[in-house]
Order: sequence, then C-alpha cells, then structure tokens
Amino acid sequence: MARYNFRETEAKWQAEWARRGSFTATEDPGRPKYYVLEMFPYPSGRLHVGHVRNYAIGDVVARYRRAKGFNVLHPMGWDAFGLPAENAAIANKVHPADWTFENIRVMREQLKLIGLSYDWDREVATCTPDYYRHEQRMFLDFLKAGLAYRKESWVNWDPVENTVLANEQVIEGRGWRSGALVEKRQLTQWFLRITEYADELIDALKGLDRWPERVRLMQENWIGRSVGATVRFPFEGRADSLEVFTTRPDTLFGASFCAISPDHPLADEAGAGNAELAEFIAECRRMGTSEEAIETAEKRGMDTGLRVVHPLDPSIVLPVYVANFVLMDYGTGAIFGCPAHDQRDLDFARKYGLAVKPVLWPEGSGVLTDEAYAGLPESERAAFDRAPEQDGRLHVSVTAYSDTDGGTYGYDLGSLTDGRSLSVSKAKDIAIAAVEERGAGEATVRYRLRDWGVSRQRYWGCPIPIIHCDSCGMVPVPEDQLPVELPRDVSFDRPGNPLDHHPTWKHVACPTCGGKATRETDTFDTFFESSWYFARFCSPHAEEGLDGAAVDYWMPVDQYIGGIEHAVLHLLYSRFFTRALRHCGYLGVDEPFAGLMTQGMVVHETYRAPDGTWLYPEEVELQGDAAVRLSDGAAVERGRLEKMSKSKKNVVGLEHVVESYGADTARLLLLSDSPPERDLEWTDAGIEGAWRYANRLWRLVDDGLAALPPAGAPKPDRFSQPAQALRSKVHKTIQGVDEDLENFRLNRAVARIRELTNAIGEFTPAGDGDGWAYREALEASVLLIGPIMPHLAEELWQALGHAAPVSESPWPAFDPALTVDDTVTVAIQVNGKLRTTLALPRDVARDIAERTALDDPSVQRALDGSTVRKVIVVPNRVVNLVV
RNA sequence: GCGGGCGUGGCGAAACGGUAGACGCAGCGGACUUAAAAUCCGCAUCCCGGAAGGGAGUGGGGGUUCAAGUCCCCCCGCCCGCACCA
Repeated sequence: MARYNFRETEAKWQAEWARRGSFTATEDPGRPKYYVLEMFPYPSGRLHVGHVRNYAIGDVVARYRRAKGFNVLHPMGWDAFGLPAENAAIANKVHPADWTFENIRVMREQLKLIGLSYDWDREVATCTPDYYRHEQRMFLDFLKAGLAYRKESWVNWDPVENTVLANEQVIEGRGWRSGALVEKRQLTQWFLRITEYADELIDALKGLDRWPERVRLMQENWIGRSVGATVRFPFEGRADSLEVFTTRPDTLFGASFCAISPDHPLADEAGAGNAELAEFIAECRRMGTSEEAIETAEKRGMDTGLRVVHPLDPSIVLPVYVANFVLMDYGTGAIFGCPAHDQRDLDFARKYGLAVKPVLWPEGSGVLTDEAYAGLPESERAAFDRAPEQDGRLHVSVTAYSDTDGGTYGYDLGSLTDGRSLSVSKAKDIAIAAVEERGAGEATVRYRLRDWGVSRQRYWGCPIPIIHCDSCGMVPVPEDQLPVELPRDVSFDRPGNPLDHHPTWKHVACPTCGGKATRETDTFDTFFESSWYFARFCSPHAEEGLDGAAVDYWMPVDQYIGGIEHAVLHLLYSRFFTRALRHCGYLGVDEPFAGLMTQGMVVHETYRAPDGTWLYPEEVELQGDAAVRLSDGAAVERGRLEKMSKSKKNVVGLEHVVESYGADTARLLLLSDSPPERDLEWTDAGIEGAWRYANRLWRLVDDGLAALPPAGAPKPDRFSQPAQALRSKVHKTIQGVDEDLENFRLNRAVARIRELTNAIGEFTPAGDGDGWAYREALEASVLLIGPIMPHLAEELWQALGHAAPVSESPWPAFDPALTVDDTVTVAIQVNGKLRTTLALPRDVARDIAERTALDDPSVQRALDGSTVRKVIVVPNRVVNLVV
C-alpha cells in the first residue's frame, strides 16, 4: 500500500491551480463578492511557522467562501518600505532595494509552498514607484483639502532609528520597533489631520459589529474623547484670563486654586521676575516625561503670585500655582483644582494648605476624609441619572456648599433645584449654562488623539512630493512630474538621512518661479502605504491608482485577519485614511474592514545554553522534562513559551516543516490546536499528530476505493441500519462544520471532521447501499477538509473519480432530515442529579417519557420509595424527577 | 488607579441554562512483528470498590433555578490595554 506522498502531491496541485488560474478574481456583478485579506507582511527575510498561521486562517476563509459560491478576492503583497532595509544596507553594504526584492522573492516562494489560494496577479510591493506614485497624488489632494499640513512642534525622536515617531508608535515611552527611550525634539513636520475625524472614528466603532470588542475599546480609549467645558478665570489686575479645561464643571464651586503646566507660556512669564520660581520650573522640565519619572515624582507646585477671580462668583479669588503634574499637551495646559472631588487635587491642597470645599456628597455625609469623593462610579451613574430621587444615595448640589469656616457661597439656579438633589450630569449642564451666560466659557469636547505626524527622516520610504522655494515657499510637485522617485545612488556612510546628503537629488528648479529650490527630503511613515493597499488590490494595475468600478465592487474588505498589535496603529490609520480618500473622491466607503479577526501568536519553548546563549530547537534534544545540547550534551534550560522570534531563536523554519511533513500537515496543526484568536503552541508532538491524521485520511480513501460504486452512481432506495447511521453522521457534520466556519471556530470544525473520520473507520460496507453511503461519507470528509488541507483534498477527490478539482467544486449540502435522529438519548435526573440515560423515540409524549423514567431500576433505587412531587420534561433532553 | 478579558483532566481544548471533559497531545494495556517503527483495538477527571455501583468535581464563597462551567453578588489569581488626561 502506498503511503501519502505529500511532496509530489503538493507540488502537483500547486502547479495545477496556477495552470487553471483557480484563484484569479474578476469583478462579476452577478455574483456576491467576498474580499478576504490577511495583513500583508514586511519582507524581513524568511517566514517561519509563526507567520503562516495568519495566512492559513485567511486561506480557510477564502476557500470556504469560494466553495459557497462567492466571488472571492484574496490577494497578497508586500509592505516593503521600512527601516530594516536601511539597517541591512549599513551592515551588509547591500542596497535597500536589492535587499528588499531578494527577501520578497524568497518569501513569495515560501508562501507558494503552503498552497495559499492567492490571486498572485494582484501582487503589489509598496516600494515600487508604480505603487507609491499614487500616494503622492493622494497626499497632494489631502493638502488641497486641508487634511495635510506642516507645522513646527514637539515630536517623539527615536535616537536609535534617527527619526521621528508618531504618538501611536511610542509604547511606554519607547520606540515601537527599536525599544529606545524616546526623546522630545522640536521639528517641522508634516501632519495628517486625523483629529478632524475623531468623532466619526469613535462613533463608527459601534457599527463595526464584526470587530473584536477589545480592539474597539482600545481605539475608543486611544481617541479619548472628553466632554466638558472650557472656562476662563479672569486674572486679578490684568485684562486677560486663564483658560482651563474641565470634565467636571459641576464642581466649579469647589475650586480652591488653579494650576498651570511648567511648560505653559505664563509659567515663563511669572518666572521671569522670580528666581525661585524660575528654578522650580527648570527643575520640573529636567524631570523628563518617562514613565518611571512620572511614577516616582511627587506632586509639587509653587505659587506664581498671580491671582484669578472665580467666573461665577467675583468674591472668590484663587491663587495660581505652577504644578508638575499638569501636562501642557492635554487640554489647555491649565486646570482648576477641586480638592474635595479629585484625589490629586486633594493631595496637593493638603500639602500646600489650600481650602477643601465639598459641593457634592453621598447621602447622610457632609464630612470629607482623606479620600476625594468623585461621585458614583461610572457604571452606576446612568441609573442614577434616570431617577435621582429614587436612588437615595447621593445628593449633588451646585447651589451652595459649606466652607470649613461655615461660609456659604452659591448662585441662583432658579426654581430648578430648590433643595432637591441633582444628578451630576444635570449639574454639569446647569454649570455650563451659567458659565456661557456670563461669557466665561463654553461646552467643549477634547481628544487625546493627536494629528498623525507622517514625516520620517529616512531614505527607504515614499518621498514627500513637495519643493521648498525661497521665494514661493512650499510648492507641491506638479502632477505631471510625479512620481518623485527615490534616487538609487545613495550612501549610508554617515548618520542621518541619505536623501539629505545626496549631492544632486534634492536640488531642483521651483515649479512656480523656476528659481533654485530644494526637495523635501523627508519620506512618509511606512504606515502611509499600509493605509490604502487594501484598496489598491482591487485594481492593482490601474493607471489611475484606484479604479472606481473595481473599488466599488470589492470594498470594503469583508474579512480582515491580523495581529492585535495593530489595534491602534495600522487599523486606526486605515480607518482615517479611508475617510480622507472618500473626502477627496477616491472611493465611496467609510470603513475599510467590515469584519476583523485578530489571531493569536504561535509560541514555542525557549532554550538556553549554560553560557546564556539562546539555542534553536534543532540544536536541542528533549529528554523528559530535561533537555541537552546536541553538540556537547550540556544541560539546557527550558524557558517559558514565547512568541516565535529570531532573537530568542525559538523559531521553527517553514521549509523544514514543509519538507518533513508537508504544507497540509503544518496547516492542520496551526488551524486545529487552539481557537484562532488564542495563542497556539508549536510542538513536535503536535506536528506528528497532524501528520498521523493526514495519513489516516489518505489510507481511509485509498483502502476504501475498492468497495465504492463509481462517482455519481444513483442513490439506492434504502440503506442498512449502519449505513443510515453513517449518513446521519455525515449530514450532521456538514451542518456543524458549516456553522463552525461561519463563526471562526476552526478548531471545532477540525474536531468534527475527525469525528466523522473515526465513524467512517468503524464502518464496514456490507449490505445494499452501503457502498454508496461509504462514498458519500468519504467525499464529504474530503470536501470539508478542503479549506484546511487543500492538496490532500484534491488528491483524494481525484482518486475518488472526480474530474473537477475541489477548489472549483461547491460546498456539500446537508439534508436537514438526516440531521435529526429517530431515537434520542435523554438524561434522567432525580433532583437534578443524573441517574441514568435512556434511549427514547424522538418527540415521545411527555407522560411516556415520565413513565419510562420512573420504571428504570436506577431511578427506583435513587428514589428509594419517596414520592415524586414534580416532573420536569425537556423534550428530547431531560426528565427531572423532583421529590 | 481606570478599562477589558480569562481561570475546566497531566497538557491543548469541547460543552443553545439540560448527560462536563467531544476532538486531539502525552500516558498505560493489548494485537501484529524475530524486534522496533508504523498501524489497529482497548483504558483513561479524581477518590472508594474486584466488580456492580457510589461519592466529589469546572479558582474560592454565597445566591437565582426543577437543573449552573454557563446567569447574579462578593473574593482570589493570571493576562492585555490605557494612565499625573484635569
């Protein structure tokens, strides 16, 4: 008996798919479309099995949808600009372009090895002028539309990558890729006006019902909408006023001081005539903004000597402090302090002897302890707001408060409040109205989100199509001069941006006046390219970039698949970019990705030699719980499971696995061992197990062929009892797998198919019609495993006598009549405790079920003569006898 | 601190409020084999028992229900995101 020859089979079918153009996508308005996309990779070198999981999941979706009759678009390409190419250039004296294209070549071959159903005709690499010329035009359109602008500002500088980073690319104070502590620098940069869409980006999250809740929350927090008020406190003895932002205007009467950031313009002004204050401000600035510095810094401040008047009651005068905890880049860089209802303000007030003035308090308590009272927790506020009288726990008042010295202050709110309690949200409305009425402020919405800085001081990126002219200023590169191509002859022999050092490239004639001018030498952030590639895939060869008809047909992406690490990077930028493109008439959708699945990582044990160096799995032999190095037998420390990474060497090479077990086996393990969104551990035992299954299925078909009627033989009129049972299993499996694949329960789908395989293994064709049922079962198994193990499925399908490949065959249909059994197993409980199970006819009458249960010996034993008081019958499931 | 998620056999995991542990990995026993591998059959949550059977059991404690891994409340632990955000 032949063994499954995966090498021959996989190569054969990959060639056959390519020959037939099985996965070529063409717009067809007559068929429902389905666009499935995996986040395209950066061509960093080689793929390992960790990368493959992402693509395998997408491939299951693509193949399944195709079989279900959808017109499927499933493309692949390369996010090909980026810093590693420049680093390689510096380290190995190889040009970034050559390095990148060589990596693409290798990785393309690797992807082809695993039989992914891509339409390779649509492949794009973002580093080609054919791709980036379109985004240069987009940028110029953004500029016209006011969505792109240039300004000098404080930016995040990564001292290792020698470039600016966007806020989203700074994780815990460090560069997202280099891990270096980020510095603040003042530079002139290009920005995209993502804040223009802050509201839209938050509000539309609700409609993304096929996105993980987690990702939606992360984006909502990142955008960080705060609803409140801007309030101006007039300075005493000056004409101007101090502007503060607050989310708690209801506590305005609790103010006992104001505080400004050390970076606030007024701080310098006040420090000018006050050496002590100037020294304090300088000290605060030295502290830095790293997380550690913030954690350990105590709340400190110093009186500026400035005084402001309370906007609602001119008799109240407040001191203005410089405080180290007030941030210049949030709100207005100034706050009013309300110690009674903000912990930080309370700590500050206690330290500097400032008044504490409660204006809201829980029922029955007017006494303030060391804890500030901020009102009900968020989760309980809505209920209180609906019916404050009934709540009984909290009284809120903006009308009056008692100071520690017994004084009373307030303003007239008319009849609205007259002694009744008020909810916080109502009090906010009233306070804002009062402030607005006096011209002292207005309702304001603020965001944490900052505009997206897209300038990078690097070579290997898309040139920003701008020319700087001394007489004309900033001049967009005229459209007929696009693209601005990267020069090839650059040198990396000194730090900084090679474009800047290039002898000729940046010197051009001004398009407007013809005078001497220079090109912008910054390039775009590489997230620029990935913000629209999904649209380019719809018309990858269109001269105009995005072909309207094609984009309208395919967009949005129906199912997007990728890692959670892009929750607020790529996924937020793309949502913004799509809106900006819509605004400029490039496409007609708001949201690029209708469905999102974030798959877990592939993890593997780490191995460490006695000298502390990491070892590859193939350098190590496992011996029970211990491990030794193969070369010298030295004891190896087995570390925790971690994401596969080159640095820890816990990677399993793709070629190695494909050569030893085949692509289908690797796919099976990656798809079946854990739910897709959870992490998956790659083990030798796991791949062995998957390999066993591939062979088992192969043998089952190979051995069974002799007993089968020809393909397409007429269905017999009747079946033997075992054949009928097998048929029932087949149709239930089809139904179940269908549901599982619709809901991304890929591991569950595989489990069901294996159950069917086990059932077929136990079936021996004997009676009339058995052969037909046997064929039906084998064919169903092959078709169902098709999206997961496509090469094996094709080979078996052909062996079963079919001319058309699985990849062009429809998904099997199930007969609903066969998914319900005539006999059901019913749990028999006494007082809710399982005593036995009984096989009963489906939908048997309640009283018969009850009587059968009562007659059962084990039930009799459990009842032990007690009287049954109540009987619960859940049809076809449970009979519960209650005594 | 705020927000979110998760705790089920030795391990990965399944379970519309209705038979907990499907499917698999590792393990144990048996068949085949000179032997091994491969394959096939069987056993496998824990405790008592030779067995029949019984008891306990989904992080801990309470509750709702005829019935709770699943719903509600409190606590413990782990993971992730955000954070002097006014």
